[in-house]
Amino acid sequence: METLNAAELLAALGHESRLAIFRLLVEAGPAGINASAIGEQLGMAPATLSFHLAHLSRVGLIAGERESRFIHYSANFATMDELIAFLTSNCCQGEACLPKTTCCDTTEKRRAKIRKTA
Amino acid sequence: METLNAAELLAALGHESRLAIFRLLVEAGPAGINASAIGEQLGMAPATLSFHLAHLSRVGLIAGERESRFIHYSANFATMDELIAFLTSNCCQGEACLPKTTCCDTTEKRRAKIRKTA
DNA sequence: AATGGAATTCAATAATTGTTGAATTTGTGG
DNA sequence: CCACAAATTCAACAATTATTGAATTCCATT
Repeated sequence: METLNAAELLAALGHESRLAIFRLLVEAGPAGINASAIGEQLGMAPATLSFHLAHLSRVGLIAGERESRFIHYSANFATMDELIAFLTSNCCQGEACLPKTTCCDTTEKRRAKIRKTA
Repeated sequence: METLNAAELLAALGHESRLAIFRLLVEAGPAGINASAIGEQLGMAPATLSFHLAHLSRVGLIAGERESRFIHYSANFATMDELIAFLTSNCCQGEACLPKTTCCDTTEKRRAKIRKTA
């Protein structure tokens, strides 16, 4: 992932309403929930909600699928995974990191392990 | 960490220049590097750089320490750790997560392990 | 104390982003 | 086909954020 792309994802999550929406969807899991349910839980006006959902969709953090009159939104876990991999890459090499910080076992690193095993 | 606080951190990182600064400091490690060196590497005007450094400092993602005429900036790994813990919390419970996504072993989770052991 | 370099602060402006009422699209059931 | 409900789009406005030249502060050296 490049810096520009990562910045877009972070900026999308860097707004209280959008982060709340995203966290709701992360906890809801792949099944997702529909837009009006999100609006009710977070007390957001429909137009405002649509604006933020569109933003999160555009950058690929969530996806919406029509189901009759409703649209179910769900989090894109793979994208978040890549984002965390980007943030933590090279953060633990040598003595650089504080002992408190442990590296994440992200997709990227798991693939490296698999390559070693194979 | 609360949603509001996390959103502040994410918004701070959600700008191409600030993310580039932060990544530079993450890779530089606790020793840090001084402001003018950052400016040179990223080709940023001094005033613009100061603006972004102040922003990152204000939210606690980096810290600056004066050393003679220079100010050495370094990343705050603990803050980033907490941020990742927030983003990934409850992301892997039950069948909710896609198999591709592995949870991070952040400070919070490590403490939980230690509590179990003790 | 005077010079010069590192870094910040200030101030004015430019650009982007967020909010929301109203209108519109899309789909369901009467 | 009509009425209604879910969701989006539009348009106008409000609010925030970013950029940068100029002035300022802080410190070391002479």
